[in-house]
Amino acid sequence: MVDMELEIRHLKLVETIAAEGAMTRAAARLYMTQSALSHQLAGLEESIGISLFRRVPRGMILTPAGEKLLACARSVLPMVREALESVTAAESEAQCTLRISTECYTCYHWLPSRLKAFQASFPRVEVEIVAEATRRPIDALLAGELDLAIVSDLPAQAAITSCPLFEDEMVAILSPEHRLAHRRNLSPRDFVAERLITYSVPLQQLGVYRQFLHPAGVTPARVSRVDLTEAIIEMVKANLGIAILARWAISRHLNIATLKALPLGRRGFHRKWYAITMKSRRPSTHLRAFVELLAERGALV
DNA sequence: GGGTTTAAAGCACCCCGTTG
DNA sequence: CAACGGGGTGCTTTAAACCC
Repeated sequence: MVDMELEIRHLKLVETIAAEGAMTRAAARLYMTQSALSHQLAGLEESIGISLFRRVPRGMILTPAGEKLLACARSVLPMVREALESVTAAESEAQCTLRISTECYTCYHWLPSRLKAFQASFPRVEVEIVAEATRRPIDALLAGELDLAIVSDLPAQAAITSCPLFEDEMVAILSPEHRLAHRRNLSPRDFVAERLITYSVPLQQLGVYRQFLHPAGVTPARVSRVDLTEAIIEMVKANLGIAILARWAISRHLNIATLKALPLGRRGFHRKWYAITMKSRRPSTHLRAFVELLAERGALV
C-alpha cells in the first residue's frame, strides 16, 4: 500500500463504524467481513498517519481527527448520492414503470387506494395497470409483460417468487327472496340445483369451484357467465341465481333488503393472495416497496 | 463470549513481454 | 496485431491469536 487517497468508501466506512460503534456490526452493514473492514480502516489510518478511532473493549470510539472526518463524510456523502441519483434518474426513467395486473377485475376496487398510498412515496414511478393481462397474469409475467402479478392461487412455477399478502373471504350472495336466504351458511350440496352466476371463465379456473364445489362432487345445475361485477349483483338482486364473490367486493351493496351474503361452509371459504414476481429479475426498490405496502395493509374486509 | 488484530492464502485484475 | 502467460499488486476471506 504505497499511497492511498481518501476515497468515498473510506467516508462510508467512517460513517458506518461511527454509527454502529463497532466493527462487526459496521462490517455487516457494509456487506463485508469484519476483517476486511479492519484492513481498510487500518490502511486508511496508516496512509494518513492519524488514527481515526480509539479501540476500546466494547467497540470503536472516534478520535478528534475521526470526528472531523465524520463531519466531512456527512456533508459529502449526501452530495455523492445525489450526484449518482441525478445521473441514473434519466437512465432508469424507462424502468420506472411498474406494470401490474391481477387475477380478477374486482381487484381494481381496492387497488387504486393502495396505488394512491404508493404514489405518495414514489411520485416518479409510473404504475401501469395492464388490464389485458387480467385472467392470465402469470402468463403475462412469464412473458415479461408484467413486473408484478397479484393472484389468489399460487402457481407451481419455478421461475417465480411469491410473497403472501393477505386473506379474503369468498361468500355466496343471493336475493333475500331466495329459498336458501334464511340459511346461516351454504354447503357445496346447496349448489346442486342452483344457477351460479360467475365471470366468464371455465369453472376449472375458479378457485371456489376447484376447492369448494368440485371436491364435494358438485357442479351447479346451471352456470351463467357475466363479466361485470355490477351486472352479477343486479342479477342476484333479481333472484336469477347465486353468485360467489369476495366479501369486500360486495360490502357496499350489502343492504339486507336487497342482498344477502352467506359464508361457504361452516368456517367460510378463505383465499390467500400473493404477490408474484420473476425470480430472475432483481426486484427494484419501488417494486419491493409496493409489495410491502400491499402486505402490510392486512386482510381486506 | 464479545470484540479486534494478525497471518496466511486465494482471487481478480493489470501490466508487459513474448509468440504466432 | 491479437492471444497468451508470467509476475506483481491489492483486496478479501478464513483461521488463529489476542484482549477484556
